[in-house]
Amino acid sequence: MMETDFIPIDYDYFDFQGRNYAKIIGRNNKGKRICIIDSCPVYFWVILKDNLKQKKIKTLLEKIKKIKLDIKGRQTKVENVELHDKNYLGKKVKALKIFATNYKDLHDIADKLGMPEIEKRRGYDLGFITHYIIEKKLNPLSWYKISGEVLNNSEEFGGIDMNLDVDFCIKLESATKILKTEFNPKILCYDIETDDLKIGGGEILMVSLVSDDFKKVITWKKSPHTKLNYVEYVKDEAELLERFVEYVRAISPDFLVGYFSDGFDLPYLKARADKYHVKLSLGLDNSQPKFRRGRVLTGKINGIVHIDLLKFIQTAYSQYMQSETLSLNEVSKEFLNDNKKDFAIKHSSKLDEKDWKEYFEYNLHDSVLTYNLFQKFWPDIIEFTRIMQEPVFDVSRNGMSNNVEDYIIHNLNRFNEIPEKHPTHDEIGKRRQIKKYEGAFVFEPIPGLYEDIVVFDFTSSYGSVIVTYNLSKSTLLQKQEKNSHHIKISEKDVYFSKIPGFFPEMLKEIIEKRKTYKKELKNKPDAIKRARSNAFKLLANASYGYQGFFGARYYCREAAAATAAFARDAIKNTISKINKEKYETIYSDTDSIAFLIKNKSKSETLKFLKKLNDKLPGIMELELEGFFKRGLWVTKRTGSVGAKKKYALLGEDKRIKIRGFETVRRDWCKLARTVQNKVIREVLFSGNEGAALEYVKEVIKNIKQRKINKGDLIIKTQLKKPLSEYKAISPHVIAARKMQEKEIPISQGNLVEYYIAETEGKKKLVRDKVKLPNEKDKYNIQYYLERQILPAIENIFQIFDVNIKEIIEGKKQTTLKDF
DNA sequence: GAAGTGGATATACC
DNA sequence: ACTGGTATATCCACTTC
Repeated sequence: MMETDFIPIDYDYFDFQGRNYAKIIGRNNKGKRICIIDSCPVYFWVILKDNLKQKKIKTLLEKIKKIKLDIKGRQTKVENVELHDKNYLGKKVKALKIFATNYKDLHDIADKLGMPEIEKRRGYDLGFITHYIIEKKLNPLSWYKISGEVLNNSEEFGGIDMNLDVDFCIKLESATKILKTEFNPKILCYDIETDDLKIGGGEILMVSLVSDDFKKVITWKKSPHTKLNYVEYVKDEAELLERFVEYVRAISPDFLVGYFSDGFDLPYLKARADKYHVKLSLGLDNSQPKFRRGRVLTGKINGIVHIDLLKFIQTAYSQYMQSETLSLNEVSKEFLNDNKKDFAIKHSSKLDEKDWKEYFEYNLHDSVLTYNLFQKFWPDIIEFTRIMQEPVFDVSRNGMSNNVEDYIIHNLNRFNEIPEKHPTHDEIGKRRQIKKYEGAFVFEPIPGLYEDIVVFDFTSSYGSVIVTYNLSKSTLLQKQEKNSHHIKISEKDVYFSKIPGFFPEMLKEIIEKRKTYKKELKNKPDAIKRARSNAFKLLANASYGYQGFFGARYYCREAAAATAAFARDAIKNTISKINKEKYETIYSDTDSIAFLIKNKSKSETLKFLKKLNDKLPGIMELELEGFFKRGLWVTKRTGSVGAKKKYALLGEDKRIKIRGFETVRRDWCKLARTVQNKVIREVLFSGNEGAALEYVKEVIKNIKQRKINKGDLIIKTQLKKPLSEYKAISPHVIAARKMQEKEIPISQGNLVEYYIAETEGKKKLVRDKVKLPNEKDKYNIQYYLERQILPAIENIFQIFDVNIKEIIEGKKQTTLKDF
């Protein structure tokens, strides 16, 4: 017997004598690596039809108990059946808990249960690991005091411990959660460099490895005069792969971390290893990485958690980021104030001695950046994992719909709720065909420059609507009941029960937790509290989208549509109250309202806010976003009506908030963006257009005199699909084609860069003037004046009756005909 | 072949 | 396919005369 602390990190399972066993790799408090083997009862649920007689249930129960199956060479049987009172989608039901030998057989057993007494079969599609975590409450990345029998080269479980590179293998007897939270995992970051970006398409020139006090670049590209202490030379590419495996095994990290490594580094290493018949035995059981095809690849290593940091950052942080791409370079700049080493990658055949040295440094630094980013995001990764209660391998890759669903699945037991099944492929197809429902309300602003503006917004708007009106799949009523919530969705009446459903209840907890942690964070900030607060915020925000998401177990279009409808009512109602109070609403989008304070004072306005709040139903709450000195709204390019989702505000702290304008759009050239930004700032600070106009005239002059750097004229557009799938051949498609011709790697998801050149001849289309940044040509003066600068600033000056078009044309040296 | 319009596409807001 | 709908803007593709 052995007792120790234990933190579960990586989850796997295996079958032994027909039963499932969880195989969980983790550490103890002394840093020893431990594998625990454990089993749990395996079962699913059968929901019985209403009003079945006790005797009939008994007969059915006995009948089911006798079921035996021999499938796929595996003998399995129903081991026990129990009758329970459960909840299922808002209904109290009688349900049979059907225990079986093997989790993988649950589906087949369920298929045998087509009896007329049975209404539904549920809970066989969670996956064994999820089922195990729910059953045994052995949550990922939480500390436990465990005890069990040490397996030492034991024949038990077919000698599973013999080939496992761990300090102890324990057959678990008991596990109790303990208070300890701190965990500093051993991490190893890696990055490869190749000549060809196609997976396995070229040689791996080098691989860098970075851990605590460990920095290494392994290469087989000899460069005898370069003496860098971290560079290790090996004979050839095959030996590089072997050495890589040796280092990973020697360092034996908890996490092997890369950046875009699911889609590049790991599959590349595997492909090259296959080519040379080198075993990439990275797993603690000596297994090779396994890849799963999804929308993108994922690479799994047994016992060591492979993390692709890019994926985690995408779900947990991209919505707050300033970076225009999620490239390692930009993300490092934003979060680490560091960047990739400056090195223009060339084909290895064209590298000289100095280049190689820089290449090694570059390669090493990529792993250093990944290492530092991991440290930065570790609090978020651990909090996400603890909250969703799924293995960190999955949580670090999941999108927010998955996170919402994981949270729900792992909290159902508190509501005595039987899990809903995952929609079938057909069902998903049907859901996707249903047309959109009406969403948020957006107020059409009257263009102008306004002074003294107040902004109110609803806290967790959609979340608080869902909770307040109890909107979910399980609370949706088939027909009107007295004392229910009612709303119209495209002329159809929909009703929701007032008896709290588990989904709104869970969401209520999420919103409350978010509030608590936000407060705690404010009192005494630290990374863990920030991460926790953020995780609950994201969960709350994604819950609305989840109910409208076609892939959701708890999909409910009516609930999603009702959420938007109730929110529309709430905001419109508030707007009219604001206007009735002699304020003047100038803008509103979804959950926020901007209005003029007029002759009222701030304290009066805050009192008014309190009054509004007193009247709001349920947990709905309006809060002050801020007081603003000035605000700018412009017209749309076509017509004279005010543009929605486009405005700029000057705060009392002199901070400027710009939304929707070209300034914040990455598909406009830098020149247009900076010029517009400067114009907006000048106008907001001064309250008039004078200085901005002088500045613009200067810029126009500079453009005409060709004084603008080409770098400021580059337009960047993302290639959102494979090049061959484009129906409309727009400028960025032409640019991408040009890149392909020049064998510059370009693929879906990449940003394409180009500029518009003069180009001789009568060509009319913009795409005919596209040039790549390194193609020498004169920039097209007319294009940049009329298609970049003019659209960016025209509407702003229009507010002051200044016609920029005339200013551009008035001093123009070329005529319209030339364009 | 010019003018007008709708569709395709990218990106932002909340 | 991997949370939802609302909105702006550009440029191409196509129709029409």
